[in-house]
Amino acid sequence: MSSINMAWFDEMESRIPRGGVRTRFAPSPTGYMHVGNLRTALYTYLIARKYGGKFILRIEDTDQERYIDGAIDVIYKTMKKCGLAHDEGPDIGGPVGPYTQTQRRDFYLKYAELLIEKGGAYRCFCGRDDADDEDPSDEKAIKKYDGRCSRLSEREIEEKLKSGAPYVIRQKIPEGKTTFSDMVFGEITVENDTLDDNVLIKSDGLPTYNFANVIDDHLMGITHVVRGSEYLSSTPKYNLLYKAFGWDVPNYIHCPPVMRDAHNKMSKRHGDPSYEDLLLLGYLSDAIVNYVALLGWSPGGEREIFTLPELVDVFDIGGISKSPAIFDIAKLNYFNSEYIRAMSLDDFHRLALPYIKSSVKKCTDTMAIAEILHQRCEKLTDIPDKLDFFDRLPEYDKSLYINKKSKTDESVSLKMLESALPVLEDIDDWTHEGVHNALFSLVEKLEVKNATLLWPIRIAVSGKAVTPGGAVEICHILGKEETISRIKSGIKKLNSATH
RNA sequence: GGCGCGUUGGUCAAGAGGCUAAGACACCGCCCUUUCACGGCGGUAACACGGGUUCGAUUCCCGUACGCGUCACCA
Repeated sequence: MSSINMAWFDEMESRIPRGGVRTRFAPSPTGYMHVGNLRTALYTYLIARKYGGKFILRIEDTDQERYIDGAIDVIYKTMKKCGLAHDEGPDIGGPVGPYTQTQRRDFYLKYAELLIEKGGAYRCFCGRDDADDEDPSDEKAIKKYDGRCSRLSEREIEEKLKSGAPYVIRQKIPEGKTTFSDMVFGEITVENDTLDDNVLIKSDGLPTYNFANVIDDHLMGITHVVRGSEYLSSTPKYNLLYKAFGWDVPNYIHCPPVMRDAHNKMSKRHGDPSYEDLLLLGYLSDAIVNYVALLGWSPGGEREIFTLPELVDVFDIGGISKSPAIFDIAKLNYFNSEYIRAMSLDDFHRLALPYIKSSVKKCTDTMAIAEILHQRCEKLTDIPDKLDFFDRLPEYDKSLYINKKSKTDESVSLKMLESALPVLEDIDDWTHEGVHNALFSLVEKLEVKNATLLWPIRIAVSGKAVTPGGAVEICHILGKEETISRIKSGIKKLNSATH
């Protein structure tokens, strides 16, 4: 029975890198990146970089049911776009490959058998879920496996095996209590009798997630296990596994969840945006990463804006919070506008161009448009609506001409437009400066507030109360002909409306 | 139900026995301004509750409440 080939295990062990931090991000290929996942990946990356260690990408694709075509590509693309470059992974290899779980399936059974030898596991021949109470309505039922197969004699096992009875391999939970230490939650102790003899190897010979994880983390030399706090409860079982093998236990860093509201995690099901969705919604990757870093972690000071390298610098495991954080899109908006404003005009122009073009076809000076947009844009997808008046003057109500602060009403506005018309017609040099000078000298001549003249002009040329840029910018971009035509129609509108 | 974890303003959060309990977002007001935005100034708003320990608790301990997680041959 002891057909265990120790040489093979020695070989596996000898591949494990020693000394130095190694972290891993181990997503399942589901086709998109949750915000919570992204944050876990980010923290995992930051810890590796912070301590000059290695950041490893491992694909946990053992669930064939949920396999989605192209999902692995999404992971690569997302990581790359976020700047979370891995040092080892399925695509680039490394010393402890393969890095895809389906390609490691042989390892797990061997280690499970080793564990049986070591007394940390046993074969269980009980059928699948032959629990007494299969009534699901009995919500509070505690169905704990009673561990009867762990008491089988050598001979009984022999016989069952010979008869070809199907079996699973279960973890043998010893008596006593288990204490483990988490870098976020501190020391946690549980009584072992609250732990179940979990299945390690399923009857089909494939490992359960819990087992595969421990084996892989060990064989890959992972020193810091970063994962969601939903694993806190099962960590004692992992610890017992490490102990049964005689392996060093890694450092644990359990992260609280990212919530959509006080009660629910962010989820695709509830329509919450994934990382990809946020991109589509017009958010910048850097802004998303920065914001997400601050959900459940605080650098302690007052600063909030950090680039990725800066995050590496200031990141501190002690700053990770124990309680969940609610994702607040309004705050993301703020980060996004900060990032947009911090960009150079050229960069912004390049980024905004498709959005500008989707709404403005007639004006060609996209740079001038980008310029008025630049400092007042929360997200890229807001752009088309802000610019829709350029191609076509919208229907508008003449009441827009009334503005207290500018001291305008309909009749004042009419006067302003009538005086502006010949001045505008007279401009040969239709540049921003040319329009500006002409209009401001008219202001002086009329002895009115700037706004008294400029408000009605802006309304006439845009038809909107709120526009990016002021009257001068809009007139300039619109061009002479279009500007004059819109002023004329404004005059007409006001004339027909006199009471 | 057992076990585990959590609880500072609407949200993110600092704080770590003695503070007028930071800061940011959002909101409101004022200023600036050619609208909005930006910027500047100011404002509303919080330690879940009850017991201890202590000269003194947001901070330490114990309960209670509420919430979350977990108890799969899913990851």
